[in-house]
Amino acid sequence: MGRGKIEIKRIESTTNRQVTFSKRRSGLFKKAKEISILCASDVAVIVFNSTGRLFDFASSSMKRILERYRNASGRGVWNNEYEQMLSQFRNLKKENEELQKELSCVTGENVETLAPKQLDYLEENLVLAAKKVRERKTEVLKYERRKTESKVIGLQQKQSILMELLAHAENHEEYGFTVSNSEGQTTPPPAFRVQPSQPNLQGSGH
Amino acid sequence: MGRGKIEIKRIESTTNRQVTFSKRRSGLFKKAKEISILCASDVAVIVFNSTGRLFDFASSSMKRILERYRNASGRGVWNNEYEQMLSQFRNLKKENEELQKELSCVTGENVETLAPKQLDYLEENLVLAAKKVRERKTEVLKYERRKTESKVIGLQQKQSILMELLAHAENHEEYGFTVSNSEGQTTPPPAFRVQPSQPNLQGSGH
DNA sequence: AACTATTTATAAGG
DNA sequence: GCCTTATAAATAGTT
Repeated sequence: MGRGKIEIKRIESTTNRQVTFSKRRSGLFKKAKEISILCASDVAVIVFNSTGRLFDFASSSMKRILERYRNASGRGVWNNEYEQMLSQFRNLKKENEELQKELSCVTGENVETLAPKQLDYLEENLVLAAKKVRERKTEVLKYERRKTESKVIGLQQKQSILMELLAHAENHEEYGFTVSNSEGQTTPPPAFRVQPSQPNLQGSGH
Repeated sequence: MGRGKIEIKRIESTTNRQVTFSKRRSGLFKKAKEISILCASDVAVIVFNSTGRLFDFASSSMKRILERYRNASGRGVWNNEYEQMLSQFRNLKKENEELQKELSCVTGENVETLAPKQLDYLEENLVLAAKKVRERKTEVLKYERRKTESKVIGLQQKQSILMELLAHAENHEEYGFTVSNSEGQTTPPPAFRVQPSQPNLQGSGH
């Protein structure tokens, strides 16, 4: 329909293609609207032009039409995303409920629903778990102790180095005063006294 | 376009409407196909007639076009079902992972990741739970015992009734034989002997 | 974007 | 549904 007949095949001229697209798109949407009114039907048209731009027409709500389509088309179209996720969703939900139940049993909350054998099994597991936790606690304590010990050793080393330095300094009499402790050793003045920086480390090591 | 001009409004005659629907539907699909070829575009048309029957056309895969539509249309159309479910899905997954972690801690599996205070707390809970389970076990045992006892009582009652009946029958000499037990009581013939139907109940009650 | 010659779609009827 | 045909509508090429 036009000045000349055209073959139905891709229009190579970009401008020509765009012009034809515009004309025919409005024609298509007009026809869609007409059939929806004349025949009391629900119509949706979705078009992507060659540059990927979207154009659409819907005689009512596009959302409703597409949902209706989903229901009517045997769902095959949706398997990839929607349906698959739906089933995964259901599985997760089930799994979740079971986990919560299990957890509540383990906490001793939901214990009324268990059979005698399950109770035996559960008690055994709880005792075992408590044992494991106790072992872990011991391990942690040991580790902490080792850490503290090495700290103490480090501090002691620092202290002796400092004292040596101080003794050296005294020999050169660069300081005007010294303090002798009960063991006859010299110690630096109070401002330099080496002492544990963390009060809670005192008394450790036994 | 036809023998006469028609107004674009709902066609009241059912048959006429159906005929027009058929003609215009094929026209619409033809136009859709033409624009898709001429203009190298992707087109989908979805139509529901007035009785709810679905007709559709897609220049390529309907599935692909609708997914493309979902991406291009700003997702607003999908919020109601798809997007909402997606976020719920993510939440569930997170929740699930946390539950599993929690559960593995409680089983004493994942105990290495816990801080000393958490270990204390966990041990306390485990011991408490074990106690609860033990209490429940006692409860169950008591209940089972009561059940067994009442069964025994019931059986004893039945037995005494049967024996009474038998004694009565003997007095009227309707049976040709009786058996005396060591306590001098009469008992029915073997076929009528009352005995527990469940072997595992024997010896219970202590 | 408007024009218009021509093709195409289709309303009415068989 | 399919065919025919008169006519309305769409649109290709042009300006």
